[in-house]
Amino acid sequence: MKYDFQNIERKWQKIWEENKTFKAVTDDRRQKFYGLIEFPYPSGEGLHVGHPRPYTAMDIICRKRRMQGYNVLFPIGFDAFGLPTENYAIKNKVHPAEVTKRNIARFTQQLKMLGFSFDWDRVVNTTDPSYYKWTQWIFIQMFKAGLAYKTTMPVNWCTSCKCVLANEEVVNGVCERCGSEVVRREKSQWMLKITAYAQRLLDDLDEVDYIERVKTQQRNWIGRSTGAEIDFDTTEGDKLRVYTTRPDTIFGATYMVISPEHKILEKWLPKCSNADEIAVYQQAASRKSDFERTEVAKEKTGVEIKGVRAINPVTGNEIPIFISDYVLATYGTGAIMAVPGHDDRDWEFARKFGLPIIEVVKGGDVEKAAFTDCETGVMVNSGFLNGMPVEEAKKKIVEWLEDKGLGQEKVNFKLRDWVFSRQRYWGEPIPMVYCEKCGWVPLPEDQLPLTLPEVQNYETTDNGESPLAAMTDWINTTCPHCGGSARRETDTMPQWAGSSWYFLRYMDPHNDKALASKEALDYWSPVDWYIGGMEHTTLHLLYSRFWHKFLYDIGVVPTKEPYKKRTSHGMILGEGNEKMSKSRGNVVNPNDIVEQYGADTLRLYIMFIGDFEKAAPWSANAVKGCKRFLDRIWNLAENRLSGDEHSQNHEAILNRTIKKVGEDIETMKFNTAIACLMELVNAYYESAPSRGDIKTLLMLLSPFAPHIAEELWQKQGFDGMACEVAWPEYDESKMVESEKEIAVQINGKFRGTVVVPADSDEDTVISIAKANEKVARAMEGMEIVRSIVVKNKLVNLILRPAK
RNA sequence: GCCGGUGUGAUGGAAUUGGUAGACGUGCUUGACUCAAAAUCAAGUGCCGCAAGGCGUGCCGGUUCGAGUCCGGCCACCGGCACCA
Repeated sequence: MKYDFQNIERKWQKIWEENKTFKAVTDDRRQKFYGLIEFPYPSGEGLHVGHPRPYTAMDIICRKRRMQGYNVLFPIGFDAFGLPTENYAIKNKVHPAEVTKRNIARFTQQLKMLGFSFDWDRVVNTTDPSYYKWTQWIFIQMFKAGLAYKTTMPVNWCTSCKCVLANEEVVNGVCERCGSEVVRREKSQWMLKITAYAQRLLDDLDEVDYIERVKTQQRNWIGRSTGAEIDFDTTEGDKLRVYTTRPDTIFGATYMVISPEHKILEKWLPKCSNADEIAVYQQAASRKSDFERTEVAKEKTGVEIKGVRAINPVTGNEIPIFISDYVLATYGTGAIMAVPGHDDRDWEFARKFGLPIIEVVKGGDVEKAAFTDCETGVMVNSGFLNGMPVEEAKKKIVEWLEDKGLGQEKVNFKLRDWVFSRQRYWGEPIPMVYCEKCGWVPLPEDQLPLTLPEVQNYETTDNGESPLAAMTDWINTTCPHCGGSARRETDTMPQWAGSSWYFLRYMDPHNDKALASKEALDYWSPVDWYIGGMEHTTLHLLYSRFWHKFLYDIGVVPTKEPYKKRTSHGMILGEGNEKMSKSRGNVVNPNDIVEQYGADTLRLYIMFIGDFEKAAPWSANAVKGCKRFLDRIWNLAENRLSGDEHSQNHEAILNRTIKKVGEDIETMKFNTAIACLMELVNAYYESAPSRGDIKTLLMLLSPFAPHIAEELWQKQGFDGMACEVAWPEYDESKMVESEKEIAVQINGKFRGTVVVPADSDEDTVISIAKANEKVARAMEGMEIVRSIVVKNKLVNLILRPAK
């Protein structure tokens, strides 16, 4: 019989579905394993071949875990709110909910076609009101805890999406999603105080098993630095507070710089002789986008504030104050003490404006460049700090400042609060109402979910209001607090809201009393292994850790961290090593591959394609190789078996394969696991395998290519299903052949191989090696000075001319 | 500039952590089967050389009986962050 993959795959998918083979049930008596993949955004394009890469990997891990006796939770869902759906809906005049429904149906069909062992009874959909009820509930808890607040601030505004973006969503000055220009706009926004968790988000990275790249990127993004806040007196009597990481260099502070947005300017401006010049500079700065302002190559600009001077607290000298856009309003205090001798930017600015440069740390040449090294320098020109190394001087000066009440140690983070409002329709409504008397009031919990109203027009208005703002009968409501008239918030939540907690909902997806029951949370938490993309490191991964920590603080979840282990996968590129895209015309549709070669071939190929963590280009030819491999297994099982019990001649390779495949799955070396199975099959072609030999192969194959494994398992009449039998064990003592081919080196150079009995001792090996023709020739007129033998590996003979 | 990563055949990629470099797959060459092609099966395939042999893991140097692997110094490419004081 031929390998009819289409019918076989359909048949087993139906059996698994009807029997609910992969249903997860909370069961305290069994060891659990929770494997998670990032749930897809159900786009109109359908599944891309990139999607199944992490899914197949986790499917393999989960299938193996089940065979090892674990109670496995491997869920799937849809992250369905978001702009592409909304834009499609606007363009085609369909309701976004309708578009979402269609896209989810298509994704579901495609995912089922690939034979993933998801528990389909636990599907979550972020746009389902019974789901986002809890997203809204979490938001309200955050509001009550003071972590959600509304404020007017300059935000990143995408000119094309007509929507506010979080800092994390702006990449190289353009919108992460659409690539359009991002400008600054003043807007009133809901914010989430992720900065309150900065230290814990940093510290707890030590407790989790994430690949190092992810940890490093998160640490950089959080950007902790230690320094001091110092108050400088001014001639106006106002104190000017600065933040610096180099308080030790304070004797070298020869001027100060404040950001163009600094509040104190309002007060000082009338007294300045060059007020007009300052105002012009402020205006120019405010017009610039963040990207222009932070361009490194750009020359420094600035204006001196004529009329006010500061006093250096250690030297007593009066020093000038400038405004310049190289100082950011949003970091530290928005003001700095400038030490041109020991900071590159200050040095550059000082050179341009002819300001004095004083050396206070010895070790470089401050006439040529700023000397910024903290390791080797020694303090000079610094009064009581002279002679100290930098680190000691830092401590000393902070103590001194604290004593005098002029400053104190201070920790700062680059992380900013999360801009949480979006001026869009297709998102979770923010469940807040504004009352003139009571201010912002959350909806009572019994009024959740606050569902999206039906609107005629989803387009954002040009003044930056959400489409919901036009819905007067929805907006006007009563204050839950005083009963007076009030207005609803019209902005919606960002896409990252629903994905910040979805893994919790999987634990108990149909609960209508809580986001999940305590029992389910206690049993399944935390996620044991999470596979996802590097692009989510500073977005989803950081955001969801933040929400989880908050939920932990209010007693909802039992663990501090949501994910025990996090690994990443590389992208699948087009044949030309370029990113797959519609415009390049190099997109591979998984449906075509499944139709032509079958899901098992696709799964196998995607895992065989290369290092799982690295990008890899698609190769239509190499796919065939995987199909050939399955054909060969089919042929083996159908036509070439001999005998029933495990055969002696395959014992060693079989034991080695069991060990290697098992270990490679754990370390995500799926490519070498498959290579190893191929070697086993090649060996079975050299000498026919028995039914027992093929049985073990099918067990090992089952996680990778589950349909064919199941079919052949059944055809051979083995009990039960291949995906439910116990994972095979190996015997270390049976892994070596009775004879080994070992390498012979002369003076470290490879000269050939000889066959020796396994585990031969040094003398035996050498005497066999000597008998080798090439060795004998090389040894003419020579004597052995020394020999090195590595058991079962090689022998190296060191020769020199015999006397 | 800072942080992280990567350099191996025609090609995707292996190499038990210092022990036969190139597993496995693709491609290519040859043969069998076929009227022919595809498919399949078998053999071969790092480079130079008829051979003996020599040379080969980005480059230069070092340690070692032995280096893709360790050490020192470069080069190239990729990713992240970037006027964060």
